Amino acid sequence: MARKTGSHAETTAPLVRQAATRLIARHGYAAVSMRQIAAEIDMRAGALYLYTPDKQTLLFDLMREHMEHLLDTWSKARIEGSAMDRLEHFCRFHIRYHLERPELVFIAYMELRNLEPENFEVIQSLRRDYEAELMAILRDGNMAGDFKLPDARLATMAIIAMLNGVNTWYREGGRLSLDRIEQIYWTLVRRSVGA
Amino acid sequence: MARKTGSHAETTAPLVRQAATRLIARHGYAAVSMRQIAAEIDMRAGALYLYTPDKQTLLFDLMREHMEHLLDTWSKARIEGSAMDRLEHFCRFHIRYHLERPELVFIAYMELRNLEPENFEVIQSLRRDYEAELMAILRDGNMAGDFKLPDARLATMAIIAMLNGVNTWYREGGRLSLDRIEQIYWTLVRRSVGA
DNA sequence: CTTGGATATGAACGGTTGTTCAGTTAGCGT
DNA sequence: ACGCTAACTGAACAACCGTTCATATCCAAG
Repeated sequence: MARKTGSHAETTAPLVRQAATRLIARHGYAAVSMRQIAAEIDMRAGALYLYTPDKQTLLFDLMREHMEHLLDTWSKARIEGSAMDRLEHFCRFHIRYHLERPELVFIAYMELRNLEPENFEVIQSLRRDYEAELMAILRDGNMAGDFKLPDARLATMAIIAMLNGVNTWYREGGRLSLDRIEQIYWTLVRRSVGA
Repeated sequence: MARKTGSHAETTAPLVRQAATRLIARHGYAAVSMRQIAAEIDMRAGALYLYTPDKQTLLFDLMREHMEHLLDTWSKARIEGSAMDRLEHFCRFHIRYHLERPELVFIAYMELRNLEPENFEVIQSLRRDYEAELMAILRDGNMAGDFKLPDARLATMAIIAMLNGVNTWYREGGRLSLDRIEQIYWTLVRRSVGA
């Protein structure tokens, strides 16, 4: 009786995680059943409850772990230097990181409304933490006179939205290399901050 | 027997449309049942089938009419002039139009994956028509030397994504007026095209 | 006053949902 | 060889799903 003795792993078993990620990204949380997720890894629905207490928690864990990993990775990747250098570094990091895991990125902002209020707040808070990283760079640049932004908060939202947009059109093996895409978007961002 | 004689209205009855729009925007197409939509306007589920042949068509009609109305409105609002003027006009139009109907906008790009392939293609095609309007402006501006864009296609996607982003944070009665928001975003866009 | 079509109901259809749980299987430590 | 336990199944549960249809009501035209 795994359910009684071992309780659930803090992190859902990788196979379940992957199957859920793939299916939810493709069809949406509400449209995917526990039976479908189980079938994806040759199991029956009941077995999933050895790994997650319920469907909602399965979604929430996917999103929370994604956001935490994003913040973690960024905190290790961030650099010191001028606001301009830090902004370029952020833009390139953001594009690369998001293009490497399109399914989780998709889920993390498409399935927000399927989170129960309490879970929603947690994810929103993590998202705000990440946005705060960019906003700090923009404010520093504004104060140093490198940037000429009328509103750092709006510029943060605008830049994030623009960078996130890459995921909507990018397909592997397309006409542009990742480096080239980073470069083009960085050009647009650099100009927009008024540098 | 309305079903036999009158067939369905080309445009779903306004009340049904509104209820469906509100609920689908809030909870998602897959998460909303026909009974819930009916209850929203004090009806029973069966009555909805006097107005739509099925749930999928209800969603599709919402999205199609939204996109067609967007294209219609733009085709009447567009102006002649320099690429710069036309770009500013497009940006302000886009922000205003999208902020005025957040629910339909939300649905039109969150529920794409819930469309059957045939319906999906129709909506995608309308979306491309709209994007082509912006792309034409950018290409004209590039050729006239007003803009200095490395890639008009990417710039189109980037600018659209940035403008769409307004809908994710804007709340009525917020700290910024619509005019001010238009102005700030226009500043960002104007700079990003290298003008 | 009758009639006919538009509008809506309520019950029913087969199927699917998330979740539980008693019972089976497989593999490892002793 | 034995027993323990983690892993999994298959059946069952009540609830809900989209959709159909015979039936009822209402109102305007003849």
